[in-house]
Amino acid sequence: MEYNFRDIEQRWQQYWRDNKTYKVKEDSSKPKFYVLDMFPYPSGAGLHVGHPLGYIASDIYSRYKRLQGYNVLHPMGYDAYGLPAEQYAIQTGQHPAVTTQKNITRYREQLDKIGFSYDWDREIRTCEPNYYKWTQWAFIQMFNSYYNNDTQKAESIDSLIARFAEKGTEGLNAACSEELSFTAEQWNAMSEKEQQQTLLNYRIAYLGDTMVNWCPALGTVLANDEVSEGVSVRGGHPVEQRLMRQWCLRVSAYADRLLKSLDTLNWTDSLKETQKNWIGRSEGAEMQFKIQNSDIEFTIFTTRADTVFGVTFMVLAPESEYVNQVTTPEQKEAVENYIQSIKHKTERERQMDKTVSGVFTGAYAINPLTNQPVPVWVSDYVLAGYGTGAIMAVPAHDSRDYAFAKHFELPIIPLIEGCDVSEESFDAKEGKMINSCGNGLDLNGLDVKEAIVRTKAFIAEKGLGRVKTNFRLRDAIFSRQRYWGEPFPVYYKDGMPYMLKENQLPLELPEIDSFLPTQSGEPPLGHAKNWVNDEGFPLELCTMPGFAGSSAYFLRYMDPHNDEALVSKSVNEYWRNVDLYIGGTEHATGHLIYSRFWNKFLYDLDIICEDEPFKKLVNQGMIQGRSNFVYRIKDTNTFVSLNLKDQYDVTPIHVDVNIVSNDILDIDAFRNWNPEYKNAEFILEDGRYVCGWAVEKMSKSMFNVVNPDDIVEKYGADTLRLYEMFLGPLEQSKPWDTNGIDGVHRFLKKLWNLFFARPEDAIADTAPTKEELKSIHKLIKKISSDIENFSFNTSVSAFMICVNELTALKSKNKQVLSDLVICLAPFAPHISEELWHQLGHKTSVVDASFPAFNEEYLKEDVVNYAISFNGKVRFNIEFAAETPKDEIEKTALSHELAAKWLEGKTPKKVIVVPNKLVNIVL
RNA sequence: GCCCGGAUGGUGAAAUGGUAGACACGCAGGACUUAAAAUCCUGUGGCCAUAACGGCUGUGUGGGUUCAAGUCCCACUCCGGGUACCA
Repeated sequence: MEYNFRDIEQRWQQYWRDNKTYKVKEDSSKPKFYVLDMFPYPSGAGLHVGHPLGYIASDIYSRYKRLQGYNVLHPMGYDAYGLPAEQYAIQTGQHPAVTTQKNITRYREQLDKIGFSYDWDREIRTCEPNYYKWTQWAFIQMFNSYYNNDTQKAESIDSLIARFAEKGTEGLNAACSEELSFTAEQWNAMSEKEQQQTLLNYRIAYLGDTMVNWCPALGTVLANDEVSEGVSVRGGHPVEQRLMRQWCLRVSAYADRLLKSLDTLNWTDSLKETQKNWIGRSEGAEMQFKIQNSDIEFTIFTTRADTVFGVTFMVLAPESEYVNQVTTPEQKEAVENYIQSIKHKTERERQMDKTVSGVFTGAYAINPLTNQPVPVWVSDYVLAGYGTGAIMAVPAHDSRDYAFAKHFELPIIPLIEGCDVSEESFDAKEGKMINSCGNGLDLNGLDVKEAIVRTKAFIAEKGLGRVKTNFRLRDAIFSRQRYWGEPFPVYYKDGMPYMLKENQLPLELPEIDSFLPTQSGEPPLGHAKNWVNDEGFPLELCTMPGFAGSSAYFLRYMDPHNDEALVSKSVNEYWRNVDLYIGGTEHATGHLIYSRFWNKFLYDLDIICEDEPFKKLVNQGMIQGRSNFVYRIKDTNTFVSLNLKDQYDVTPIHVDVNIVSNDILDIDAFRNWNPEYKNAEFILEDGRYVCGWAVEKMSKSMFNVVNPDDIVEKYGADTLRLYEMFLGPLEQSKPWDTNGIDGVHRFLKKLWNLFFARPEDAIADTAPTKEELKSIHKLIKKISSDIENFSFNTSVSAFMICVNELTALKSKNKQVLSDLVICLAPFAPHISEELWHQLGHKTSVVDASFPAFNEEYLKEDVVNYAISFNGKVRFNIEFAAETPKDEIEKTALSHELAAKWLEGKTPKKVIVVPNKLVNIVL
């Protein structure tokens, strides 16, 4: 009997569909387990072999958990809104909804072939009204909430309004865009519009002025990615920094909680570190500096309050509102020229650029501790978005300030005893303070850390500033000047935003006839007819960004068809949150911050019962492409094999990896691949054409995209699944290379032969032998620990070893083979299901129980010890298990081979590591 | 620039501080076959040596800790990801 994977896989996939094998319902009699994949954006290129890597891993885990008796939720859906579909629409006129639907259909076909255990009845698509209704709904909740710093949670904006009416801002401790101060009388005297404007300062979803990359020619805002050296990547049009009123989410209000609860998560340390750095908590102080001969005062933030005596200049970000206020008439032109010169640079380009640049404003600020004037400069190394957009510069103890001071020949005053600042700054927070006395504060002789504490206390006491904790984390800009995204449930009255009523949701995305911005530079929705609410007020023209739909999708899978709520309370209390989340590290700071924020917000409103969405998170590595090359001799149609190419003047040309096998070119396929090569000639080596190769990004243009369908077609889904795991550790990035796939496929054939070779021996339902038990229990132990450690590559090796051993033992034992099949079922479900039934079992292997491991079967009678001299292994000795240490030492030293290495010396030391080795130190 | 990873044979890789290269691919030789495919067996890090035993060396580079380092520490090189509007 042959291993016919096509027949087996189709048959069992049909069986699973017919029997709804993977359908899940809430079941309080079983413990729950929620395994989630980061859902894909359905791109036009289709699924490539990189996508299933994480999906296979999570599928193995889900199936394993089910074998252990858990009720496993394992859903899949599509992140269906996005820029590529819109770009494609602009180019081809095809509606994004049409191409998206087409791509989803293709993705689904591809996913189905791999044999995943998804409950497809729970599928979601972010672009469907019944899904994005809840994205819009959540946005309305955010608009109607503010963040109370005293209770550390989001609360109703109505309670804030009531508070304002009663006592104004007195005693208010709320997250806000700027600190405001007004009385109840002032509040009550405000017009509706003024009140609404004031409330935006507190709402969690608010309209704010933010800096964006504006491209006037394209009439749109661009991502940093889409801008290079001041011009748009697409079209090469100039791009400038521009202030724009956009929807924002007050993510920064949650900064402290996002940071603190990282400790409760089972994520890798590096990922937590990345999030910590992204949130960027720093404790410091805000201080006011007065401008000399003026009423103007500006605020700076510093973490080094101890260095105020070393301030020799101040620096403002080019976008700082203080720039215009403080610049003197004489310097106005220079400052404007400078700002103009850096206006085209993106934030990232600015940070990467090491060259020092800046301009003097003509103004001087008074150092509040020395009363000395220091010049105020403008430079792009200070970012408007962080802190207050203004800094006090202490060149002696900050490397960026130091570079600036050296460049512009500004003074450098050392403040720490013994530090040498002639070549570089002394940034470390250690040492004894010097040169630091004045205005009633004396830091001299104090340790840096003490000095920081002392200074903070001093400035707070004297009213020079206040102690402040700053975060690098910024509020999320939530508007996109695009079409293919969720419409905002917002209309404008008298220039102020108002929310639609919940019963008016979903606000569906309207049809438009052009996906480009309007003539007047409005977003594409400006083309929509009757884009007004039922009272005739205009609706918002922007749409929501990609992360809107992906921030709470894990909740919707719990209760995907609920029309009354995002998720019902009881269902949410059963599934709670995601136990295992698998996806790429590229989401470390975007998606994983936004969805944690979104989740915490919903938790504050008591809509869900867990404040963190993803308990455990595993990052799968990226699968890169492995490109193949042929070498054409210049100006000919002759191609020379890899190892002969150096004898000619050749041009390497990318060749489709699908017509290359183990780096050997299929010459006929190559001739048919492109008419240009129809009459190609070849210079072969050993009768074959060997291709060159390189690791590159997997993309159409490199001809290195491998579709999982092709692998399934050729080897079957089980081989694909095993091979993707066999490639290497899940978390590691690696190039896709089919060179090893035959080995995995051969393994499945060997397994098959274990059952069907030697037909004269029937499957025996008898007691297994000692050797059989040892082999299978070694496997059971290895597989369970591997799955729990996400070490799936070593599992595949373990299966190979076990099957090799059982083949050598000629085992046909029913009990042993049944255990083997259950272990393999999470990895290769189709062949396992087939063999399971061949063993005479009547129900699906999916519903079996994972075999229990018994240590007894693994006990060894003899142990092989390595005998080493000065750490180098010289020979081996076998000892009976449990041989005492001193006897091992004695035997090793008196062994006939030992004399050669002892050279007559007496060992200084002998180390015996039980069950491992002996090291004799000479 | 900044933050987070990674580097081990011809290739993918394995290795709680304890015999580096398990398991595979590829390659070489052999068996079966009219032949090929498939399958099976043997060998396979490098260098030296050999009739045979064997010896030296080796985990990106340079240092260090340790009886013992691929693994821990310090400094570097190269590669990948992120860097807030790609998803």
